[in-house]
Amino acid sequence: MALSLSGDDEEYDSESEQQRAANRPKPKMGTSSAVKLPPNRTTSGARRRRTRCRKCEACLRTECGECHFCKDMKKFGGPGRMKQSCIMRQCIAPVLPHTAMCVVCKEAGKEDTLEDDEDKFNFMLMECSICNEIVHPNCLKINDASGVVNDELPNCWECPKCNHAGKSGKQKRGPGFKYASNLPGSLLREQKPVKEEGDISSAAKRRPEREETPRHRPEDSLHRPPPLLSPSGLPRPRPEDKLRKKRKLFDDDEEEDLSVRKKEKSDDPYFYKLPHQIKTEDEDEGGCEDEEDKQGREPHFQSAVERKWRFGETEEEGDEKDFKNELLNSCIKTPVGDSDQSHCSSPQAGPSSEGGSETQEKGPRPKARRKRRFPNRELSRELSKALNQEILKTEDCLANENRQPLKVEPETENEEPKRLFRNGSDLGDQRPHLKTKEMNGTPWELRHFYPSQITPLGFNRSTPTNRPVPPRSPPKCVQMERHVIRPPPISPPPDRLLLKDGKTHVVQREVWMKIFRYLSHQELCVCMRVCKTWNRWCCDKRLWTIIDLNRCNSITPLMLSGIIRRQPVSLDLSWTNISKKQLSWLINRLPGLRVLKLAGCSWAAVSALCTTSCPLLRTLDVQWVEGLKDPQMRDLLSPPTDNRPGQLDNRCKLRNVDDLRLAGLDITDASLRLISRQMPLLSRLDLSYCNHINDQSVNLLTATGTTTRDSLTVINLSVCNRVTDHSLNFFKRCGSICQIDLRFCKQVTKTACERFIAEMSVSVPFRLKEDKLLQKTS
DNA sequence: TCTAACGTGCAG
DNA sequence: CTGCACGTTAGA
Repeated sequence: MALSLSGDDEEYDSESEQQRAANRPKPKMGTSSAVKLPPNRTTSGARRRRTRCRKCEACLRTECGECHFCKDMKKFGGPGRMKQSCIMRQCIAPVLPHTAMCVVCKEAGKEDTLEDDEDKFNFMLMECSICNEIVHPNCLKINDASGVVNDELPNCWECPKCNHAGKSGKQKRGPGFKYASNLPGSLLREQKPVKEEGDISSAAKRRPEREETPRHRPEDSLHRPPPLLSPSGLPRPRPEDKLRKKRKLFDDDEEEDLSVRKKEKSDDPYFYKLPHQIKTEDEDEGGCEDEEDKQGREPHFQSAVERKWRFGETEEEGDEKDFKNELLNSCIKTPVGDSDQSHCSSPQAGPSSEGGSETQEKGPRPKARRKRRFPNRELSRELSKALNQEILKTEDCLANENRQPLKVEPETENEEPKRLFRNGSDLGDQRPHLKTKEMNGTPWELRHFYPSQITPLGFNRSTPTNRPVPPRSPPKCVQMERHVIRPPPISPPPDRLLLKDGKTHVVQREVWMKIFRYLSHQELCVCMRVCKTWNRWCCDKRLWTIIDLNRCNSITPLMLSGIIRRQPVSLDLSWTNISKKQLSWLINRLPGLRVLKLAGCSWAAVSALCTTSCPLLRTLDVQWVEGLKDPQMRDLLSPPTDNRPGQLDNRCKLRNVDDLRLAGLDITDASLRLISRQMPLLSRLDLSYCNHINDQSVNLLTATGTTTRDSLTVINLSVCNRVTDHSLNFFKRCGSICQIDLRFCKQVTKTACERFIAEMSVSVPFRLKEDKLLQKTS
């Protein structure tokens, strides 16, 4: 109906052509006009460029000076051609410019002047991601249609007109939503719209945008990797294959308790645009779960591991499946929505969008109203069904974390028994390259029995008692899922819970926080479902300083977002199938990360460290990384290769690492030489199971002039069979050495250790803590 | 007027 | 599909 996009585009194009002709005689790239704004851009159809919110964490950051875009900037010595903001500074909630105004009344957003959330919504400017019109919802005349609010982007929706007309947005996340989509390695890259079958006739089968990406087309299944196999060899269901839904990624986060939100007097702009009456995209009913349950699909996996936290994105669910209510009923009273309702488990008012919600009904003009929006209801039913199955399993999984099943899952679904490494066939299925391959001379079959079972080796290593077989990477469609980070609320979390009667709870947030500290991560996830306020409180990064996804078989985009939201200081992704893109995306968004564990990942993934910057990283665990050898170490440790003038920072990207874990790698002196040069702060070094390490290596590390000589305090050379007694002599040169682990070094004798102790006793008293494990006594 | 950088098209 | 280039916009 309304505005023809294509028409506008053509106009813009022609105009820009003219401009280019005038302004740029040599269209080097043939770049057509980058911005397509007609002169009368306040009228409908005009695309409004968005601008920084200036409030989000990213906006408040300073330029890293190290990313791709910083390096391009003139101020960092680059040519300045790319004109992009620093990766670390890419706004997560780009806003409409100040000059934006309503096409109808020509006025700016007026939400600031209003108290009531609903009023706020009605008087805030909303930009349609389809027709680009910016209006006050209140100014719209259409009452019989609903707008679909895009809660991933401030002031963005699919306006009632477009929505009513069944249009689908050409932009998935609405205008202005960049989110580093042009970053190398970004997970957020915009998908080009599918070749427009865009006419209305296709509306029947039209799914919301995100499932329209080509990878979701049926034929894609032909090209997809085979489904993950359960140990029984049966393909496990891949809900993500079926559930390509336009997800509202953080529906939980923001909308879990809309009614509470409504009562909360909040200055959170995201509150305003999510009033109960807004129709949200119900597809997300599955959106989160389908990701989430992937992580939960292998409850048995965890049993093999002492897991601090099963990354149960339960808070991301934002639904009110009956079973979840069961789960929560003990502590809150939650009206139960229909089974595929997607939002709000509100302890007080229940799904605000549900028919019974008083808040919903009171709006005389719910311009934007929750409404089921399944273009294909048949399909959606199927999806819901499948989804529920998966969700049930997720719950089960979450429960299993504490070994306390919440619910018995009568699924006949293939179970996911522990993938014991010794099961060669499984291994073969999962990682053919490991089946026959040996690394570092140690057969994998032996390696995974390594450390703690054979020996109490190593410091702090994640020990694969059974080398878990990291599952195959999720299908590309999962990894590349457009997945955005919901803009974190700009306002600080509320200090107190709002009660039903409008009063506030007596206990302040900080007191709650003290209580939350006693909870496990899983319990926190449960708490996050209680209400909006708890959701925010429980997401406090103080509660999530350590995130452990060790052996989590599938790292999903949702999990990545969850990680970002929590901004952990320590992140363990060991033995996961994280991809390079995911890792790079992640690292770029975790500027405060200090501990990164990638043991057992593939080099393909770990190589993300070569191109990302993690300046605060102190601990890097890359033990048993497949394919990590000398050349790769060189890539990892080398300074950025960009040697253009002005590119001053030629320091190692990992220069601040003081704890480096390289167990089980096929590295030689070449790597050690680099390490001793590039890591001046290196204090703890794990080289156990490195069969190429020998006395000469130790000599290198402790040679005069190297920083490691003085910085090393703990070194692990256990099971390094080429290391001999002679190495002990080299260690005498180390000024700070406190622990030398030579256990299971065949060529190291106890006599030599005792001699070392005797000789050192004059200056530094050592003792044999265990056989060939030397430790400073004081 | 200047700087930052958004959004888009195109080459590879 | 990805990364680059750049016109143009937004804000200071």
